Amino acid sequence: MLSERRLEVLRAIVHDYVGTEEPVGSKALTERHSLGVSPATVRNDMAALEEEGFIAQPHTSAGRIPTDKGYRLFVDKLAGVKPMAAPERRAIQNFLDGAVDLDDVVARTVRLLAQLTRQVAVVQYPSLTRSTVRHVELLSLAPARLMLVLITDTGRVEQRMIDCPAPFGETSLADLRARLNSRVAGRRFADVPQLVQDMTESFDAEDRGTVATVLSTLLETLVEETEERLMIGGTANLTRFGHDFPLTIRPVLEALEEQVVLLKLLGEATDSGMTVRIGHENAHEGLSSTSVVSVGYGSGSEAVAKLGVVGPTRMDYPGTMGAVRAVARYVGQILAES
Amino acid sequence: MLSERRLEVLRAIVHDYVGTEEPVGSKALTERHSLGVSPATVRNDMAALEEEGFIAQPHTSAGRIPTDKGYRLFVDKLAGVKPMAAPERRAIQNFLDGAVDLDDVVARTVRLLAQLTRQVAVVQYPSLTRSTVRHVELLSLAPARLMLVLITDTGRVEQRMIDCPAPFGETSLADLRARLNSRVAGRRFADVPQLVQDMTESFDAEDRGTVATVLSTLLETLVEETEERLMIGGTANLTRFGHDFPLTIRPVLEALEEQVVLLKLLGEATDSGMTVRIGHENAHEGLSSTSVVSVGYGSGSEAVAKLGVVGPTRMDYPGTMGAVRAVARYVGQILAES
DNA sequence: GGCTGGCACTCGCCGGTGGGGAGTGCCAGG
DNA sequence: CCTGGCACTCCCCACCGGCGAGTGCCAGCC
Repeated sequence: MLSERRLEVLRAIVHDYVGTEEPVGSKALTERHSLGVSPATVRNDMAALEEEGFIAQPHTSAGRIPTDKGYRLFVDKLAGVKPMAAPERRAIQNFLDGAVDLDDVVARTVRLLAQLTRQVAVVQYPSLTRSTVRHVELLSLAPARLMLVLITDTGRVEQRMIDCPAPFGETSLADLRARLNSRVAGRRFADVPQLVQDMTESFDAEDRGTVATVLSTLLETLVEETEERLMIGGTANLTRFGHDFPLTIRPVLEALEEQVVLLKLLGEATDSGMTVRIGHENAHEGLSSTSVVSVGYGSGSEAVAKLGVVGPTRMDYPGTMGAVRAVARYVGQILAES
Repeated sequence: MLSERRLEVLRAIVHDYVGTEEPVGSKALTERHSLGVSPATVRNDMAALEEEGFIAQPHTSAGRIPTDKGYRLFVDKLAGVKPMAAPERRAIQNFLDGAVDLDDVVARTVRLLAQLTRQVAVVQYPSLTRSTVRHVELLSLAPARLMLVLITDTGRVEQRMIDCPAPFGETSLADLRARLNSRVAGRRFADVPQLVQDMTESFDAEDRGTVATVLSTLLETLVEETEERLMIGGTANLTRFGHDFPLTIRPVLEALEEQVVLLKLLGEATDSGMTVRIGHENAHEGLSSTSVVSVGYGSGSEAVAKLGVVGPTRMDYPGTMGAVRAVARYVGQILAES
């Protein structure tokens, strides 16, 4: 087991390395932190920490840098979440309050997170399956062509074009629209499949084909792949790191462009509470030298989606976690209001 | 005036430099292109081209690279637009045909353009002001709270929350909805302000406040800033260039994050036909070593928005222009269908 | 037993140096 | 006006050696 002081040494190493981006040596450590022991003692502690795999040396006769395992210990045991200062909290609220619709909320959130953390921000749109149906609209564009519009309580709006197998009259349309809404409005999206299951039967034979098409289109919107959307921002912050980063930045940018990868990444995080994935803990190879801090957000107690940041493993964890948590909280509030 | 051969030399320099990313010398030029003259002659031509500002040397005793002015001449006089090959055109169409809604069309277009050109792609959403109103929907969320949903012929859907000054009954709502639609449906967005100008008056006194609020919200959606949206992608392609690029890539990423900058950039381009802005021709400083190739697209003959790519000035202009034009054409078709 | 100062050693970083090569400008001749 | 020849310029790169930060180990001390 690691002694109290050795943990303190690890904390100091993480702190200094995050600040300077340079391997930290025993002498510098004792100068910057009052550990109450000499460099020689710290050297022994460092040797022990290295033995256990918490820190490593880039080369012999260089200082130490934390390993993924070291950061993990730091995050789990040594670091708290640094709460945001009051003026910053006010700034967040003011900025988000100006949003005009959901796209705007998400866009502003991304900008905000990126700016606060100086890292890459990722914000998922509220999941349809975890939202409630506010309204279903059906519009006739042409005799045999409809547009389906879904509106959720979280402000999301989805639209689909529908080609009907047969012309569909205006009265039938109004009828279908009314019946659909009376069944699903105010209900959870996840429940929609059961709620509309037997709807087709109650229509005239000539309209059944169209009704069935509409219903299947409705259900298709819930398919995983199209259901989840997200927005990212702050990629310029990637350039703040590593002088060597042509090699570093590229796979990260590539991973960020793959929405599928990001969705999986966020999906892996626990549903409630904050999740921190460090370096190789991320399944995706391009992200093996980055950490992902994510948390769910929602209008009520339940999370409707997630947001987070992607940054170098060498990041300010307490500060980042504080910012992510604070932003998630305010976004939740904004959504509840709208 | 530049002789025919000197133009040919410039073309060869651009061609080789784009391919190799290295300054090109007289000897290498004569070896790779059959100019029919000796290196010494080419040297004279190069000196003349340099005198006129079309090419430059990074250092004395190095090869030449084209200047912005050189690329300009190349694009205007020496290069055509390279049409896409048939299989590629089919691939474009197939890929775009799978889109399920406007967001999807735009997202797919961005991916496609980025992949085809191996550069950063920018796609603007169809402008509201240049679209036609398909439908206006008003939903009651609470006694004094409405949701306004606008649907355009280009598939764009905008929503706004409205807090009414007074409760608004269901019959009044249906009335307003019907009257609004009969006035604006099928009309151009740009004309909406006049079309609804005097609508308030025809309502009962108690409802006028709410009607006015609804109308002003409707008009606000047409304000420039929120009216235009865009999506970018392919930023990972930036890493393909310049070994020196921590300095190069950063301002570009920063510029790309500023939607305002990009919108202005696209806005400056001519409305019809393809626009190429080379290096310093771009007003924004961060983009002074990039070129922007953009073109309008639309469902009919008129452009409803623009799309394009951002890449290093040292890019394959004919190929890029071909890809941009082809994609714009197909996107227009897709929009016309929906 | 744990902490400390001392010491020899390692190794990356940095600035200086020198040869090689690609490219140039100029000139005289065809 | 084109061409071959020639002297010159500089960038690139590989090599080298000193410096310094940092380490591991050891003997001594509390």
